[in-house]
Amino acid sequence: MVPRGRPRDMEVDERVLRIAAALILERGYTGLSIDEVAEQAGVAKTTLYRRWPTKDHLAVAVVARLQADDEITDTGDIRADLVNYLEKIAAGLNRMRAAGHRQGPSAGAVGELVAAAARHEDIGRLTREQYAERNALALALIERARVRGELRADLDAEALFDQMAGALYYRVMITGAPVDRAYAERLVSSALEGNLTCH
Amino acid sequence: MVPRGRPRDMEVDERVLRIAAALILERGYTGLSIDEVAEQAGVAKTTLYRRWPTKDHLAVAVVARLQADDEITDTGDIRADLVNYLEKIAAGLNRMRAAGHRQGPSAGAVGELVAAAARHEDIGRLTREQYAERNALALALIERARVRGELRADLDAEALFDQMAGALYYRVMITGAPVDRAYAERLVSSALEGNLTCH
DNA sequence: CCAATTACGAAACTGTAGTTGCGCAATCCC
DNA sequence: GGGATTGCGCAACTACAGTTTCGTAATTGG
Repeated sequence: MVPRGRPRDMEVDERVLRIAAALILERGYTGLSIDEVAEQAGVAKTTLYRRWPTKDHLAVAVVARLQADDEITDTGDIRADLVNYLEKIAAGLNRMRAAGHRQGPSAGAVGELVAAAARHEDIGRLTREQYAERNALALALIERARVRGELRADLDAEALFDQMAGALYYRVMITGAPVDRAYAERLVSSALEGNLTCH
Repeated sequence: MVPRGRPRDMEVDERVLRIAAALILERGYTGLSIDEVAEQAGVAKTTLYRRWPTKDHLAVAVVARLQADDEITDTGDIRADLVNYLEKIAAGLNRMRAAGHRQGPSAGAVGELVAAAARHEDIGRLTREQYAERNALALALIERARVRGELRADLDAEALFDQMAGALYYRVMITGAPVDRAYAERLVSSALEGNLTCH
């Protein structure tokens, strides 16, 4: 399936994303102007809209680059593996949090991403798929720990991971509290050890 | 301190919020037009902007009405109290999720709220304060259960509540999975009972 | 009654997202 | 080479958020 017609200038994609990233980091989502990106990149607006149908799509493409690669490790110590994984997620969140706002603790680009997913069905579907993939990796990690007897046989893996990942997002987007390795350790401890009194 | 000058027409606030709510529920945030709200409400745009400085502020005011009152109960059974509280939060989230989007599972108005908090420092401060209040209530509930011996003496109350509330928001905003009473029960079970194998 | 103060409506204005039409350029298939 | 297809630049256009100006209305305090 060879593409027909004039091929796209791939250098444009790279240049535009770089310029848009600089603008978002400097002025936030609201300060990102399509006209200005086009001008600085030396291309027409139509060229931008051929690649990203809305400003949201462009912003999502930019912000997606800030997210961590989320490589998961399985050392056989579920506690350490979970802390490491959560820390990676937290690092991506902190990078996104820095973008989209100049001052103060805020959701920054994370919030814009969620809003974009809510506004555009295709972005929503895409992000849900990406998170489903990540979820599957984490659930598999938990399942392996369960099988080898490190975790309870009757655990609820989905609830367990939702709790830990959710707490990170909740703090970044809602309460504005910091997320770092120390907090990841607190989360894993609380989730694994439980909170009922010992009998 | 008697207010000077011509008093505001309070009926305008009510009428505008009602009309804006109808538009948001019908067409979503993007489909909400200040011009149209002003026209339908029979007021000038300047009258709207005197009350809500941006479209985001108006939308937040509308959506805030959808949130639950979050009354907390303390029956002495921490498990039941937490499930009830999480269910109330989930109900508010589901109401907000329905708004802001016509079809498909999506964050809806929740995402717009987070984005608005990220874009406007005053909205962000306000929502963080509201959530801090709610957090304080939940932490007090947990603390009372700890003191009466229902929960571990060395628990991390902040992590515990972040986990449960965060999981709800994570599902609504990120994965699009449903949140209901059954899920609230799974969350509380997982968080309270822990996930390590019993020794 | 009068001055200060605040609310309201109307209209024009700016900036930006997104669209459309057109002419030209680059590529593939025959 | 020639036609079909796709990318690109240019310019004009629409729609909407948000602002500004100005004239008028309603209220308080003196």
